[in-house]
Amino acid sequence: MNLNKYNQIYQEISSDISGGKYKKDDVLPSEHRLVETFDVSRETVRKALNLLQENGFIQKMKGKGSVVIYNPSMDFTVSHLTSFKEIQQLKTKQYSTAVVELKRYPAEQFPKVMVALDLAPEDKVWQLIRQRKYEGKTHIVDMDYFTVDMMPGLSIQVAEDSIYEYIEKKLGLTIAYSHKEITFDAMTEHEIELFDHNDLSYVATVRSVVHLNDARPFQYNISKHLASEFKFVDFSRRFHGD
Amino acid sequence: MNLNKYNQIYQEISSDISGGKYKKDDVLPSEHRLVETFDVSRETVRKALNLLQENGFIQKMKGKGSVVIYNPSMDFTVSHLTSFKEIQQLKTKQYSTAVVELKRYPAEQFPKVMVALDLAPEDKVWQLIRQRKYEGKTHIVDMDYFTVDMMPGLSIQVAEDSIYEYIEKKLGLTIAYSHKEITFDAMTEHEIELFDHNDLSYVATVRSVVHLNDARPFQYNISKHLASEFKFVDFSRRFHGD
DNA sequence: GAGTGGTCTAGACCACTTG
DNA sequence: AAGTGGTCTAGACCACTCC
Repeated sequence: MNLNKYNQIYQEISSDISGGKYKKDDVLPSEHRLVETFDVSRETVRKALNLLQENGFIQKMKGKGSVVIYNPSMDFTVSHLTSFKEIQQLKTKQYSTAVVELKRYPAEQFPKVMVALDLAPEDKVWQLIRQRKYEGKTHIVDMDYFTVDMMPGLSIQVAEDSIYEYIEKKLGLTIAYSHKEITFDAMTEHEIELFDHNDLSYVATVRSVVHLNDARPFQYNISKHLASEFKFVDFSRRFHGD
Repeated sequence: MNLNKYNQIYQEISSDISGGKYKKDDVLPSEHRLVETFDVSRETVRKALNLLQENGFIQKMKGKGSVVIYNPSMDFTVSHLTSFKEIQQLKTKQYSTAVVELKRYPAEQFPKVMVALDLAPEDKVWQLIRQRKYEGKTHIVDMDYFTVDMMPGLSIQVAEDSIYEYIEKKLGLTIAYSHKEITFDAMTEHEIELFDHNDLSYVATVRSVVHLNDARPFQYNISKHLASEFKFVDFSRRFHGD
């Protein structure tokens, strides 16, 4: 898809790192070298390297070079989806999805959703409830809200497959960013039912509002994870700006 | 500190947004305009705008402009520290810090720490345990491990003030990035003591390994938060790279 | 001093949005 | 057609590291 040069360079180097061609603590070829091998300008190489740095593959050091900090084995420590990266990987895991409910409601029914999705009281929203099961046991219960006007064709079919593929491939919309919040809560009665088991009645709650690349709020998601099975992993860089 | 141009522009615009000069859904002046007002080249303006976008202040739209997506009121939804941003803000909150323990151990005593900090079995590490109290109640228990060689002068004094200031101002080291992992766990006996109360015996555990800008691992931190008081907030962008 | 990454410039061409 | 952001270039000067 992405035909620009710095992205191609990013792809090539990041898969070289994931694939083991460059290992942790290796130093990448210098920017000057990369300019030669890829036959592009230096700023283009630098865009690719900055992407690699932001995404936790390398650390650039003035006067030294770009050192690989990524260890492929870290990939497998992630057990459940909470980030976009993991959402994309959902299909590769053995979760089965069961749709519990898919209904239209007036937005005023859910005040928080109404505010988050920037809707009028009489606007219609989809409420979608799904169980994510692993080896027959429900690990995650997802509660989603979408603006009906933006997703006229939502169906149980689609909800059982990938909603994100439907959004991006069929509707031609582009997901851009999200705000997320994680808390720890006791299960409600309804949740105890949905998790159909009762040895531990606590959940990790991930609430998020997902926006498109035109900044429209698109999805309000409440994802309840069995607390004992939940793990959130994150890579972050410190911002030095003063 | 940071004397480069794009950072100054970033600072100016981000504080204009935080301060309410630009409100949510406002459109920033075009890149062309900003080039004129700041008297810099376009790529420099673009670096500042890209920073604003990465940090959740604006969304850039081809053909339209840069729209403000940041709402200052979101700032106050954060209740506890989990990110670098919040660590920097710790001093502005009314936590008091009590040092429970500060001792040297051979690294082999803590195998996970030894691996994470890349140490030999006989290398020495500091173990530091601190309670963070709010209105007399312990909300957070921090367990930290540092390489003694890198922090020869660590003391209870320093541990009660800001360790990060000591690291960056006194030792001249620069924090660059960290890997973080959040889980929810039942309290251990020791933790029940340290939290000196027992209405809810669950904690949110944030484990992180912090690295310097030369990629050396520096700190292994286990931060236990009273589960009922814990909230982690996050802004993230989806990467579109294929 | 040679090599590395960090910042900045002036200009070009393109794709998208809006009238 | 005019205005917007996205990509890319060729070159410059600087700060840092290592020998």
